[in-house]
Amino acid sequence: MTLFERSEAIFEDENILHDDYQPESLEERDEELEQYTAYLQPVINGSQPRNIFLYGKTGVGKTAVTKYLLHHLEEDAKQYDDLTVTTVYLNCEDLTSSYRVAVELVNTLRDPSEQISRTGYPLNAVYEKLWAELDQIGGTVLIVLDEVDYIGDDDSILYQLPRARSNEKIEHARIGIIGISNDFKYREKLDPRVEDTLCERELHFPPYDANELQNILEKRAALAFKDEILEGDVVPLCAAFAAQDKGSARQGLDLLLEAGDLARRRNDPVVTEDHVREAKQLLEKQRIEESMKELTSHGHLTLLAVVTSTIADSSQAPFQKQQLYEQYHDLAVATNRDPLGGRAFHNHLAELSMLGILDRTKRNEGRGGGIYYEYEIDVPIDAALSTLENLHMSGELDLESLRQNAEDQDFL
DNA sequence: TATCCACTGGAATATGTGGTCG
DNA sequence: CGACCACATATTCCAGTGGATA
Repeated sequence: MTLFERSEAIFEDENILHDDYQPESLEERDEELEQYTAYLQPVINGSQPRNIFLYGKTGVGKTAVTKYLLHHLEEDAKQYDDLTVTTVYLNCEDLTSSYRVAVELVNTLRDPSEQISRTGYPLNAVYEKLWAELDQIGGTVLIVLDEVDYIGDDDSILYQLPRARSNEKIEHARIGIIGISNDFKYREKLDPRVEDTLCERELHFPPYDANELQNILEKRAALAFKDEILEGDVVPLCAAFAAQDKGSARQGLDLLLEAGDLARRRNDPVVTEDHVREAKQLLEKQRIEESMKELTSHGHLTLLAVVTSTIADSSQAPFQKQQLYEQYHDLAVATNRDPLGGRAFHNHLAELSMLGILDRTKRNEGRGGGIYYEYEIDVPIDAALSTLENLHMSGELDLESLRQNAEDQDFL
């Protein structure tokens, strides 16, 4: 019996479809590129850089254009002896406070052997360390804060960084900030003083339309796949899916990659439309499983409460908070956990709804009824169940008989 | 039109964890 | 060790909410 067999060669180089791939040239972003270059011109002239704020939905090229330009900027700066340009890129998606951002900046600038921890220091102590690091680098330092909106209400770092030099915290470095956000409303939430400085220059990235997407995907696909591998409608279909959803190139590329991978696993000689459709479902499922894994154990129990209630009596769905709370309470006791109070439970339900795992409908029954939400599971029960089974609670709870029960009732 | 229900969701406060520093 | 720091999660408290109904 043959265990291993070489699969059909589908990809020329699949890395070209990955998130971190840097293309040689950028498609469909000429205007933005030109404007952006102009904004960065002061850096080459050796004067104080302007702060730049970029906004636009996910996957419209903000990060790609930034990395592309900064790379060139660093290279081109080398021809001038009196100019040193350093760029620092930081994604703030896990950094929910100015403190965290400051710590992370210090750590990216420092040698791996001298990292500092995420808590423990007073805020000012961290800033002091940061100024010291920046001063040591000197020259022009451009700091890219991707997804700045994740920093939240505490924007002191956005206030401190641009002013560090004029406040005489640092002497040798000129700091420029490039903030990237997919939420334009974020700007309005900023402290006015911060808004003034951070948004000195701003650049909007509109979503791609289906044609632009198709062009982008075609360019990449030509490099990533071997010739004659993609059936004619594959790229347009990926482009169409991505365009109707968010106009995100990222999404289209993910789709292409997954479809190709699917064909390879199946040992199919070409990539077809069906692969794309299947890839789309697979990616969506993965997204949801990802977010379910991230939850705390009480989050899982909350989800399980909804699942259990649904299986026990689906004719009752959707459910009201009190009913779910009782179910949750029993599950918590059964697993030797202190059940949370009602308010905290309510928050978990709200979070699950935000993630798209639960569906929430507001109801108002008026006098005698009042205002409340009704919750219903919004992912396949099978998916929820198997994710929960893979988590720590297996063994503590009899999920198997629950699954059996669900099967009997044709839920799966 | 005033009332009333069943929550909702904001805010202040507490608890617990993981850290620094002298 | 004890004082102090940041932060995620919970708890406690409570002022709304808003449409069907008396």
